[in-house]
Amino acid sequence: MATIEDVARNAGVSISTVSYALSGKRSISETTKRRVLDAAAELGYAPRASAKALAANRSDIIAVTAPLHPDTDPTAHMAFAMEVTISARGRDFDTLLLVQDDALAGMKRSAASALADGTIVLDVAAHDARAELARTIDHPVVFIGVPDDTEGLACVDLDFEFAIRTSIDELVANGHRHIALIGHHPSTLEREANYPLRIEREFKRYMTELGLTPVVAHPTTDHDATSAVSEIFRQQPGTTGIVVSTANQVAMNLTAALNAEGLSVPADVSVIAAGMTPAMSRTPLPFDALPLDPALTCPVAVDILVDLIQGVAPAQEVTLVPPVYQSRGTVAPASAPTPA
Amino acid sequence: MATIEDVARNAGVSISTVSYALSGKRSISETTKRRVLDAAAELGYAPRASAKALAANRSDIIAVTAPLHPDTDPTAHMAFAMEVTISARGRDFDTLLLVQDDALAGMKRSAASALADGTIVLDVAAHDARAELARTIDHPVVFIGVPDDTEGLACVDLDFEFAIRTSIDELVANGHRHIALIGHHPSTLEREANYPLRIEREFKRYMTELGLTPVVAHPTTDHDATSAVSEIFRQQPGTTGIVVSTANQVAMNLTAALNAEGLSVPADVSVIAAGMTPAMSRTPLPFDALPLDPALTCPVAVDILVDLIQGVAPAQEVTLVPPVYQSRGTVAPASAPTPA
DNA sequence: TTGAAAGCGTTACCAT
DNA sequence: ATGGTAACGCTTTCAA
Repeated sequence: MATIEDVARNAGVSISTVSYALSGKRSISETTKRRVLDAAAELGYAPRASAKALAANRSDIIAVTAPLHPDTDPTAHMAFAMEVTISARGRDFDTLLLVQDDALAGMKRSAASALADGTIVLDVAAHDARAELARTIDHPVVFIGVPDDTEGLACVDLDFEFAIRTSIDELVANGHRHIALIGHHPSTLEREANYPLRIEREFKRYMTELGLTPVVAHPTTDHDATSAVSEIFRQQPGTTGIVVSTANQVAMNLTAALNAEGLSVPADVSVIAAGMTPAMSRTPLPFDALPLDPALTCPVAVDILVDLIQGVAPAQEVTLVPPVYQSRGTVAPASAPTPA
Repeated sequence: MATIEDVARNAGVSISTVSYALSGKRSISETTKRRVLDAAAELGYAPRASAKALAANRSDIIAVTAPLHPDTDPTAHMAFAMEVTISARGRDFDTLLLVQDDALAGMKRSAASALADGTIVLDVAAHDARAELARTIDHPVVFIGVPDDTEGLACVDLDFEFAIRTSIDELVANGHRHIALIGHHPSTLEREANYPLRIEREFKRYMTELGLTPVVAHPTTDHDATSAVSEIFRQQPGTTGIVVSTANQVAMNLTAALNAEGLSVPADVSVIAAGMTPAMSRTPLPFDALPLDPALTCPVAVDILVDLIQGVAPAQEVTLVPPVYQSRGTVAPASAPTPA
């Protein structure tokens, strides 16, 4: 392997000239620059990462921690890991993957040994041990997801409130006034970060603000929408609009559950999915959606992390990214004006 | 950050003693060892990864390249990346993720800069640029999947031939003699590594060896089993056993396609999935299966790579890992003895 | 059983 | 605009 010394000798210049010619950190005359670049190319020179990291005190690596416990959908988290990796490369960083039980220990380890310059935290839980850790170590960390206590943390998440409001607005604009929300299965609320709560809260608040009745139903299992659908129509028989923000499995059979009630989408009921994570697979949710797209949040998180690494403090603790409306034809005008 | 010098001073020993006490690479008296360990613990000392890597000429990082082009299922490849990461940690290596177009360039880069000590290649294509690259660089590489030309390469894959034979054996043991294979969509054969070919070849060979007629059908789309099913019964009306090894989407609606023909599983037809990759999601294929489980191949690949990194004599070119039979009740005895 | 010191290959400071 | 060189923090050889 060629070293910088080989390049220097070959180009007839000093080592520091080579370093500067390649990094561009100080001006070098065109002629010597050419000589250096040619010599480097000829020798197939690439700076040794470890030497560079030691001298510069920077590894140009960011760590990504994803616990991947049994009850979360690994495909979703890996989609984020992928997207972080792609964004990181755009900023000239490589990505170290820390999974499973190594998510916490690995974060400690990679920070303590300066293996990584910073860490992106995925699959954030309400009370996340990595939040505590992030506060105690001198190491930039950005959370994708918002834990209960964000004190001193940098977090990026979808603007779920915006997603909810936009969903309602869209339904209202189409003449719907009897609108219901299918939320998460109750057990999700305990472990997961606080977004399910934020969603329900905003749904109730905004519906009320609009003078509409907020109907909320929760599925009784984590894979079936039937119970939530009947609950909705028990509470509000004339429902014509549904905002769904729940487990993917539940949403996937929502259309079937509605059909079973003799209702079709969108002729009888309009449906919008808000703040749901599209699986990585090529079968996205079959609804109009304001999805939590990793391609939206990850670049933002990486940008903030890189700023942090470079000593730039983030503007705020929590950065919310607005979702983009995706139309798939499941919203139609309300057929008849429904009395309030 | 505490350095080795701090620990040495604190323990009242030399730097080299600290290094050896922590690495165990030479015998240290119990008492000094204790002093060193205590001092290290007290200072929260962790060796700086870059310094260690520079001095030892080893980063303890392995790279994982997964191209993730549009026509492959990313969930599957990310499942492998995860499993590689877990296996690597078991051998005290961290994992660098290289995705998308960076899969080839990144492999070059991480090898040239000694960022990683070795590379695991995922999603191997028949003619894979990374195979050429692996031969030209002085850097250990292990492929998970088998490209056309394995000359000088180390590859790990499922023993698809074994999977096929075992599937047939299982069906035959249950009295089935009219057995068909649903293979991959023709277009898959071009891009993908050679396993679809190996599967069909072995199916034909082994069926013939057993004196049975090998019936093979290919789906005409990459998401529907209907065409393959009708093709099978056109060729062999009395088919009672199906070995399926095709795109997951196709397999997922195989039961429905059979039902549409008035056939139920396993009453009328027994089904075994051979060499298919279960998605990471919690909805596995609903068939008896001999799956390509990442948890089977990845540890083997990592072991080989680590051996290669440590200079152990290179392994055989292709290592085949036998799948494990998973019963899900889709194989039943043939109801009536079917004449050959 | 332990210590001293020579690298490892960069970066970046101090000169010129 | 360029060069010399200390420093980064470790591993490992050579000595004792």
